Amino acid sequence: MKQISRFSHLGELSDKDYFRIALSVDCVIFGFEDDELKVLVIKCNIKEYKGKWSLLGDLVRPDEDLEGASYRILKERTGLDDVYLEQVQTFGKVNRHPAGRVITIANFSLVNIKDHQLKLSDNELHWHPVNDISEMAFDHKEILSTCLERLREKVADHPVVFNLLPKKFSLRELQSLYESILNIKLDRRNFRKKFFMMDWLVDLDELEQDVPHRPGKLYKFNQAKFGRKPKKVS
Amino acid sequence: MKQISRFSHLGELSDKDYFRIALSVDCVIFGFEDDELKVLVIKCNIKEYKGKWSLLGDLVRPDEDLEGASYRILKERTGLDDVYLEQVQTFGKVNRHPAGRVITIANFSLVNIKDHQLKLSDNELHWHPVNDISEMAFDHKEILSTCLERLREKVADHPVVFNLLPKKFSLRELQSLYESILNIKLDRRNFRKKFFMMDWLVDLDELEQDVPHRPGKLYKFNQAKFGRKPKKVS
DNA sequence: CCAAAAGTGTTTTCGTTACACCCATGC
DNA sequence: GCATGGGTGTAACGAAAACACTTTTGG
Repeated sequence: MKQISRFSHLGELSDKDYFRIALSVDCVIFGFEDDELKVLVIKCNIKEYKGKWSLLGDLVRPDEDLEGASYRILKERTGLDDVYLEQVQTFGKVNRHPAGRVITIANFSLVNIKDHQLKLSDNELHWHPVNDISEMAFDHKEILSTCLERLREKVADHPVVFNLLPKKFSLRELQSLYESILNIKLDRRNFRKKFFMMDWLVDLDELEQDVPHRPGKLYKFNQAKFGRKPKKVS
Repeated sequence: MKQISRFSHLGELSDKDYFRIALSVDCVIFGFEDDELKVLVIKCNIKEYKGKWSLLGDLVRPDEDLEGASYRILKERTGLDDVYLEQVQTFGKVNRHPAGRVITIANFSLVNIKDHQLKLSDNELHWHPVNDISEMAFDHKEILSTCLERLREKVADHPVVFNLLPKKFSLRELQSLYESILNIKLDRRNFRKKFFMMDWLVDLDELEQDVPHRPGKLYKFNQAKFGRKPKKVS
């Protein structure tokens, strides 16, 4: 690697020293199941945090960009390809990783848990309810909180929650999802009114099956009204 | 540095490879002068971007955290210490820096230009109007746009603009500042009403001096109503 | 028939917008 | 006295919130 000449006025440290920082990405992968918002975590196997839950992450390779690294992790862990991903914040406290200086770029992503029956049993991968996760390894609890906060802001005016749902869903499911994310109760009539007004939904003229009560209508996301969702880069 | 054992399952690349990424911070330093929003830039001296404007940035040292690195740059370049700073986004395209793999964490900060008569003439440091900056080095134009967009979102409901103004200011100056940031015209009566309702201002019972028209009242930011502003970490 | 959730409108409230005239100062 | 911006209030509008009853299905 060539010298970084933009920074060469800094004589006190050699280039070699500047490269002693490692870079990782961590993905807060949200899912929705049993009327709860969940996050995909894995049992940590480094001795300082043995047995604690950890987010899914990996070091960034020198030849891949930050999005690419995140999509690679998502693919490796969930088998999913076409996933909503958003960069949130970079965490870089000097001692956040016991093994050395590692700076991590936190992302959140949204997946439909049902699309992904995969790779769960082998490692200690686990969908954990977001509101009920006590301790985590590293600074991952803080990263999770930050990403959850960002998700809450995002859903307020962007149609991203559909990434957490199956193609067809009822208004009850949709409302329950919002309630889980925002951790508040919503008024059913106002909720429905608002969604119909925003024109985010397409009525499929189908009804729910196998519910122990009056079945509700099924809808899909009005994708046509928006651009295509963010795509995997390469 | 010890081995990063959390990632040791990755056998394909040696640890040495992973440390071939350098990390920098870049600061989009906003100021307000002559009814314009400005950004502090410096003439780039690397050959690929010779003479283009560049943001102020530097490599992160192995023993300083991300905030610390940003505050160091702000101190070195403006002499200012107690500055508003906010992390915005991390940019990491593989080829964003011609000299090698450099990932940069972009921040914006807000300073009062008048507090800072310093260090301007020596290097090619320069306050440039934000709306009138054509080409920049690296991906700095994109970084600037992203930070400006974030600033616009931020000012909509957080009292941060006061960092761009002197201690005492008139409502005209405040409104002109919002108009510069948002790039729109605002209604004077509604603007005043809103600020008084929000209780963000303290009436100083003083008047402007040396204005060629009826002097306006001076106000200061109602700091007491909010916590202290973000402080330098160390 | 009972339980559970679906479906449906109206009223009130509150914040936002639009808008015009007189006043104080410097020149 | 004229130019410049300071200072002020009200009406219209639109978005969000509060609120209850009837309908449909499964069991």
